[in-house]
Amino acid sequence: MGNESSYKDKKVITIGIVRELTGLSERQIRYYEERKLIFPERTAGGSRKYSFADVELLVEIANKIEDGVQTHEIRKEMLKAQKKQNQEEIRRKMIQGQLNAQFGIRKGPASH
Amino acid sequence: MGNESSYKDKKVITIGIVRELTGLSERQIRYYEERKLIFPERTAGGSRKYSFADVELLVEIANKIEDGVQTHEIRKEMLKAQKKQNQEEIRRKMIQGQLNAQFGIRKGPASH
DNA sequence: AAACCATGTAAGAATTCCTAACAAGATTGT
DNA sequence: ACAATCTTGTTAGGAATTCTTACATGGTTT
Repeated sequence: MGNESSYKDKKVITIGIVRELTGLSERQIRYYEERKLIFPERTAGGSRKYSFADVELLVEIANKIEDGVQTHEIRKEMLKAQKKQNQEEIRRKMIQGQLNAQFGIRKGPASH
Repeated sequence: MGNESSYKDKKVITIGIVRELTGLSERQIRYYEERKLIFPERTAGGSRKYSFADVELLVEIANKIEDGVQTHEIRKEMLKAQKKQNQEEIRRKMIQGQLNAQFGIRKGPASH
């Protein structure tokens, strides 16, 4: 539940392909990671792996930087957006909790 | 129209990641290509690039092979399925053509 | 003016990927 | 039964890709 198994978030793209997809240099891509704007996973050997979501985020970052926004600012924006998301998440879960309390605590479909 | 821009079909995954995702050996993955069951793209330097759809197809292929089906047979099945798909495609387009002929040939939304 | 930002570039090592070839057990075809 | 084919592993050597670290530089902030 709440799953999507989506391809979008699976980290499977190496940095060279990301370079092709975004038009950014590998230097830029690694630098944005250094500034904590993006968080690739690693293979056993240490190579970076990105998701399609990462690719899209990188393009957004690059656009902002072109507009003169510093990585520092971009990071603040992202943290703020994240926090808002988390708040919504919490609110939804609390409401769900109330509903469960009112209408039943049964978890499984079977009640022998 | 008819588009999906889907991540699923974009060829962005290198063979090592495909190995991780499928559990197959690189030898197997390349062999199935040799037998014309799968068609990766290539980077400028010659490295293979697969899509998520390819990954899923590889798993299906591997399952059939485990069941004792030969690549030869698998290929025939795939061609047959392909042909059926194409037939459906053609039929749909013919029907669409009839509708257009009956109700109007206008292509663009504007008719000045 | 000093510090910081964003990016390029270079060097050298490690990882990943490539093709080609040989081997071998299992299966298929004659 | 015997030969041919199938599937996979393994090896070898080379090429492509990626890694980190360091230095350089023009632009921007402090």
